[in-house]
Parts: sequence; structure tokens; C-alpha cells
Amino acid sequence: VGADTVPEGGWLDSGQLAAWLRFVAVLELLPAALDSQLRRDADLTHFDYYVLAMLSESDDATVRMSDLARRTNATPSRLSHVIRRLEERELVERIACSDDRRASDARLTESGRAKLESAAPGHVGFVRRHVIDALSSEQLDQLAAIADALLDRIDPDGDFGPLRGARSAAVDSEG
Amino acid sequence: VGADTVPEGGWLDSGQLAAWLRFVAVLELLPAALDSQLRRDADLTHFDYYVLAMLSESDDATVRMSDLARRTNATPSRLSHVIRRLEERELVERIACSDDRRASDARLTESGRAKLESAAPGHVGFVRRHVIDALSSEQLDQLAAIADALLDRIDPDGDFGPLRGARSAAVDSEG
DNA sequence: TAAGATTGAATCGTCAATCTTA
DNA sequence: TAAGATTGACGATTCAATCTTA
Repeated sequence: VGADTVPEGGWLDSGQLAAWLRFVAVLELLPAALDSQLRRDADLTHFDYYVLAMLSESDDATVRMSDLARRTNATPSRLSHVIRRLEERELVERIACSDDRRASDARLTESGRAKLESAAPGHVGFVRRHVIDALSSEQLDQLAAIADALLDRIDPDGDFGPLRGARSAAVDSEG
Repeated sequence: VGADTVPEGGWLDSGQLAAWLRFVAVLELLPAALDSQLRRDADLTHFDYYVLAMLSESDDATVRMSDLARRTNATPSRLSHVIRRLEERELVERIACSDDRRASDARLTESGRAKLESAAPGHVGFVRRHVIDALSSEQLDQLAAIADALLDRIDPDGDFGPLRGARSAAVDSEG
């Protein structure tokens, strides 16, 4: 590297900065909009909704806490607080685990399923109008690829989030 | 519309859902990562940093509160609390406005500028490594366009955020 | 009457510490 | 010794109400 180059990547050029500033605006405004819609219409945060949705898609509507934390992109602490609040509202219940007595399962109650089903149409409609329909189908594909690339950097070990990209269990490969 | 169509757009297909789930993971994890880096290295939230950065780029390092709220994508209430905390740490100061006595200006102090300058290299490096360098230059352009499209839906009146897209003050146009 | 800004109460998330069991 | 999970204290954001001035 020459002596008079910018040190280690340096600042952002104007195009990079403009893209970053717009993206930051989305990072601030979109979660706020999702929370606002769900709180107003269903008295749920977006994270609450997500927890209920992940439970509803599982066998017996039951998921191990540590697994649920991973699926909802949350720390164990955050999930524990949220599950406690949802349990007070009788939307979920906690069940002690028989095979591993350190663990516990969260389970969606009937009342929780009813809450989710009453909230879902409004929420899905909101997501459709504000995100899906705002983008062309090419842009939606691009967004998925971009999100994958970002998650590889933010969470390289895959501790959080849905299974992504092309590496499910690429341990036995030759590369 | 036919009688037996799905009501108003209906659910998301599997491709749309997969893209949305990945995007939601980014919305959860990236802000947390930004906050974590800045809190650890500079005792600032990402929003704190953003406020200081917006002030530093303005004439006399001074911005009207309502204007600063728009530029930082924040509600007046949120900004007011944050500015109070930053003022207690002597990183900003508030100045009563002479021309409009309802308004007040926030101004970056010398100490605030020093804080920003000491935090900037580490933060910019983090953004570069985790976002900019994770994407191709085509993807970064795509992300800017996607963010624009989303902001048009989330904030159609442009109450928040940086000036965007092709409509700066398109009032006098013919279209 | 509305714009600009602030405040206090309540809620939510984070961090560090803890407790139990594998 | 580490994994799974929880707790309490603290910090940050939201919501509704308020206050002042245009």
C-alpha cells in the first residue's frame, strides 16, 4: 500500500453515505411503524406477534425457550421477559421440560392462537402494503440476497435468525 | 373482482415470506449491533451518535430541534429526552431561539465534537465491515433504491429522514 | 387554534448476576 | 464447568398531557 493512501478503507464516499443514510432511516422508521400498527390494532408489539407466530407454526404450538430465542432473533433475557408478560395475559404458558430439567418450553394457548388469528390479517395487510407491494419482484429478490449478505456479517455463527443462504450444515463438504 | 378471490391481496407466498423473515432478522439484529459497538467503544447509542453527527455537519453546529428531529427520524419527544441527557454530559447545549421564542436550537459543544471525532473511526469502520463491504456496489445501489421505495410508503409526507428520491420540491412541475 | 417543545408515567430492552441441572 | 433459563436494576422509548408563543 502506498504511503499517501487513505488508512484502512477510510471514510465512505458520497454514494455509500447516501445509501447508508437512507437505510438507517428505514431501520428507525419501519420497526416503529410495525410496532405502532400492532399496538393500536391488537395490543401487541411486533416482537410479541413474532413470538406468537413462531409458536403457532410449531408442532403442538410448543418450542424450547433457547430455540425460540434463536428463531425470534432475541437474547434469552429478552425472550424470558416477553414470555413472562405474555404468560400473565394467558397468551402463552410455560411447561417444565421432562428430558432436560434445566430447560423449559413455551406453548401457545388457545387464547393466544385466537389473538394471533385476529391480529394476522391486519398485520399481513400492513406488511404487504408498506413493504411487499412497495417493491418490484426483482427488488424483493434483491432484498433477500442483501439481507443474507448482511446476516453473514452481523451473525456469522448463525446464532440467530432463520436458516439462510446456502450453508445449512456444510460441515461435511470438501471445500 | 370475482366473488371467490382471496380478500385484498391475501397472504404472502413462500418467496415473499422468506424475504420478509430475513429482512425482519436484519431489522432486529443490525440496530442491536450498532448500539452494542458504540456503547462499548464510546458510551453512546447509535441514535446519540447520529444526533451528534447531524449537528456536526450543520452551520455553527446548530440545528433547530424540530429540524433535528426530522433529520434523525425521531419524534420530538424522543429527541427532547436524548438532548437532555446529552446536555447533562455537556456534549450538546440548548440555546433559546431569538426569532421564534417557542423554538430552541441544539448546538454541539467542543466536548461533543471531540467525542464524535473519537468515536467516528471505530463506528465508520464497523459500518464498512458489516454493511458496505458485505455488499457489491450493485447491491448497495439496489439497497438505496429499495430504501427509497420503502420510505415512500412508511413516510409518504417526508416528515422524517433525509431528502430522497426524485421529488425534492416537485410542486412547480407540470406532471 | 395550531406550532414548537418539554415533561412524567409507564413500558420495554439490556446488562450483570444468579440459580439449577447436565 | 458449562448450558438453559430467569431475575432485578437500570437505561431508553412511547404515550398522553402540558406549557408557551405564533
